[in-house]
Amino acid sequence: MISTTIENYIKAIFYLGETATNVTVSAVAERMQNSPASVSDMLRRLYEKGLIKDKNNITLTDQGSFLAKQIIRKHRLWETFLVKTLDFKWDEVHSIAEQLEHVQSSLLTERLERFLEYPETDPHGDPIPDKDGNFPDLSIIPLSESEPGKSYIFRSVATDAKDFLNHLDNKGLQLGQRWVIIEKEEFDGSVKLLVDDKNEVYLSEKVAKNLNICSGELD
Amino acid sequence: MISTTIENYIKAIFYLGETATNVTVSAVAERMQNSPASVSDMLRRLYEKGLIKDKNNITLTDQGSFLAKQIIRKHRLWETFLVKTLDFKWDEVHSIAEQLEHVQSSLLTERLERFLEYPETDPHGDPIPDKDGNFPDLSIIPLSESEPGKSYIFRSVATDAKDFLNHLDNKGLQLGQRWVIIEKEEFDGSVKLLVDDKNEVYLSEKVAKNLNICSGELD
DNA sequence: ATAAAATTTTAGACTAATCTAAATATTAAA
DNA sequence: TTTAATATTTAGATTAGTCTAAAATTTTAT
Repeated sequence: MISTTIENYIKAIFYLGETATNVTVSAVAERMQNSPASVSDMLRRLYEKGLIKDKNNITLTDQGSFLAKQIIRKHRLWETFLVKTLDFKWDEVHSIAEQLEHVQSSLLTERLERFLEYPETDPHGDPIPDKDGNFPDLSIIPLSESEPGKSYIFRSVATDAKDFLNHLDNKGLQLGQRWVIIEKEEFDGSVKLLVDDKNEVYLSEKVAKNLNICSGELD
Repeated sequence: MISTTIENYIKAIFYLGETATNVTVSAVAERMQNSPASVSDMLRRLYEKGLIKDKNNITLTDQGSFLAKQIIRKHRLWETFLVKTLDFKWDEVHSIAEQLEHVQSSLLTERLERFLEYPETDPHGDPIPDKDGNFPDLSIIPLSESEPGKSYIFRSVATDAKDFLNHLDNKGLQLGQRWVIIEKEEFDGSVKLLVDDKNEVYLSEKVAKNLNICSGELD
């Protein structure tokens, strides 16, 4: 009934809705790599299917939002499987999970979740919604809002872009590490960290804004 | 480049080619649950893509055959995963594997195969081709060609039909069992077995033709 | 060997998803 | 507040995959 194409639109609208106050046709077009004309046309169909509330204010209905969360749930569970079970690296899994997220079988999703022992986050540290669409509360903040002298755990990244993840790998940064903030530069927002009590790492504000942390020591 | 639809046609032609001497438009239509008109049209496209040799004699090219074996390989590896790792029953996995078989990533397939420890057969006992498309040699025969008094191992089923598998479950028949042929009835081809030295089971010729065995004791 | 039956192909139409180009509407600036 | 720039929608086409109905071909049987 609902095509892979529609699922991808719903996912894009959900993600855009998380950050932007109002989602626009051109933002969806940009994200989907489609023309605005195609998006405009598709929004009509999404509206007819009861997946968005309104044509002018692009907001998901409860049904649309639930669907989005199911797709995100599947994506993040498959990413976890690929990294934990099949030994993929965290920057290799995105495009495979984009395919696996469309496989339809709620039993499969539940069995996979059980096999992975009900993970709260995926390999990027992003929270995995449960089967009712509820996200676990991780209370994370961007590194750019950290306080000097305090200790944090590196929890997630705000973007999946391959070269960004690669940059982190090169700096030796990995999820779950303990980071102590050595200093923050006021005028350019750059941050200096002590990673796992060993290495000092210097990060620009641009990078710091895309790294999410939560306060506290390691588990 | 090659759609899921085309992959399904290629798979259907491969399977039909295994049993029938010449594959017909109507046989493909029957198997795909499409009209003969659609099939005829599609065959033109398959020919243009170099996947079948000829329009009149429906035979896969080397490229088409390799593609078919890759899809079958993925299908059978995923079925094995679903049963062995996620505890599905062997009659529940077919429709999920039909989706998973279209996921494109040779690295994924190889990692999955490694995780499953290079299985030779899927949960139905069907051989899994390696990454070059070579099937392992299992030297199996249909039960209908067995000899009275001899001992065999139940290796595979010739069809995935849900009600057929269910019928087998009801009779207590499972892959890997040791079957001793008690007697074969000449006039109707029916067979009486001793299963695992415990139960006597009576099977019609229709069923016996769809059960594959290989000679020998259990491993 | 010809008629009847079955099979296959062609013709024309439909849907989903896309495009470009043009028209329309909205937002921002002078 | 009227113009200019930007954003969105509509119109008309295209492609892949499907359909039904009709035409053409091939096979089978008398």
